[in-house]
Amino acid sequence: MFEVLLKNIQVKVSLDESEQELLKTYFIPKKLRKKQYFLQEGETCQYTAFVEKGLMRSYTLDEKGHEHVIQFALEGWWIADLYSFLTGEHSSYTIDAIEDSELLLIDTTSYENMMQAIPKMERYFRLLTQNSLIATQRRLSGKIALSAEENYRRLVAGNTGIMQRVPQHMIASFLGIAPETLSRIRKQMASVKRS
Amino acid sequence: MFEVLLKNIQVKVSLDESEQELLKTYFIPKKLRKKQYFLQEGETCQYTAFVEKGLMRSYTLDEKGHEHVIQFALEGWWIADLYSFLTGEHSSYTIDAIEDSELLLIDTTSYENMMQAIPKMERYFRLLTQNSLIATQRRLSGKIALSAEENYRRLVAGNTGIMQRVPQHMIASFLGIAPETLSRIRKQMASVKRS
DNA sequence: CGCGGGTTTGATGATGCTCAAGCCCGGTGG
DNA sequence: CCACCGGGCTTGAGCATCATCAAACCCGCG
Repeated sequence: MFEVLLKNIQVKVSLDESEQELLKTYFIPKKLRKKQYFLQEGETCQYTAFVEKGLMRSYTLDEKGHEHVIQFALEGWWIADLYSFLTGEHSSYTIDAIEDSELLLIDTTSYENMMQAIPKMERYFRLLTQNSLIATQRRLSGKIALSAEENYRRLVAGNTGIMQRVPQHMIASFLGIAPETLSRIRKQMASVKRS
Repeated sequence: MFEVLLKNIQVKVSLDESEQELLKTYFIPKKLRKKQYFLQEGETCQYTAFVEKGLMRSYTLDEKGHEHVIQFALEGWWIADLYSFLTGEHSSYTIDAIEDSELLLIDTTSYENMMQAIPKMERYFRLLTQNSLIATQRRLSGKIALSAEENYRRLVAGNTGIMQRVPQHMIASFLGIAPETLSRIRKQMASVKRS
């Protein structure tokens, strides 16, 4: 159950046997079936989730009821509404499972206690958050400076795992474009490649 | 010289007198005149900068030579190309001063040494990066889900400091819209308010 | 006083959205 | 086993938003 998490942590900091055992005590395992909610808009995000297996997503709903995917998380990724998790405010995001998934949950107090007990985890989360920030900034700058097609190319180039497992309309939503537009971009790219 | 930095740190973690003194030794003070570069595209980002005074920005140039502002940083904010700073790769961002500014610089090795010597700083940077991530995600989801006008309203509501001190075309660039578009949005908003 | 950067205004065009219909395919029930 | 249903992808036509280009304007500063 903890293999992926422990391996993921070892890449950034090294925990000894006893620290690993201690670490496990802070988490609650949880399984979700495809389409099940992990967090619904308006609730408070009580847990941060590590994905041991499966595929999750977070998204917002706009006033027209359209979904806008903020993040995908497959094995080895964390997912939560950080803002709601840290402040206790209501969340404006929804998180659900795209595939049957196995999660490891940690709540706010366990989160803090864990840092206290295993200071190396402070470092782990700093590095993790740093990487997340870099990726998010890159995505933002792409969204600001590049065309829909270029953003799609960038996504294909970098995230083959997600591309294979996520339905196309969610990819479109993630890119911030209409599903029809993505369909046309793909058609266009295929015809260019052929010639 | 260190007042703003120390105060900023105290909000998140508390350092005693000796830690504060030690902390100062890792930084290099630097003054920049308006329009001076801190980092140019293609260089490696050797330092992360804390803004003690003044106003900085980072931006990318697209193939047409248009600037796209990624971030503003006024007193109490950090600025750098994190990716380049951490990996040593060439930067694709440019950073310069919008106003005369006073910075505190720290390089990669000092950064690591500082964490080693003052573990609380690990926590400080984790919290800092977390907040940055939350803000960036919010901006991204706005850019994906909202109209240009709504994004502008959100910016006005949240960042009065920046609005006062940054020329309008840079605000437009930050929002990812053309300066003409922002001008029209403002005109439109003003006329609605009046009626 | 005139120059120049920044902002505004107008006309035009591109990119991507919306709405509507058709298609493809996998799953389900008769 | 097949027919039907439904979701997701595609295609088309018209439209909205925002970008581009060009010109005028405004105002602070040398």
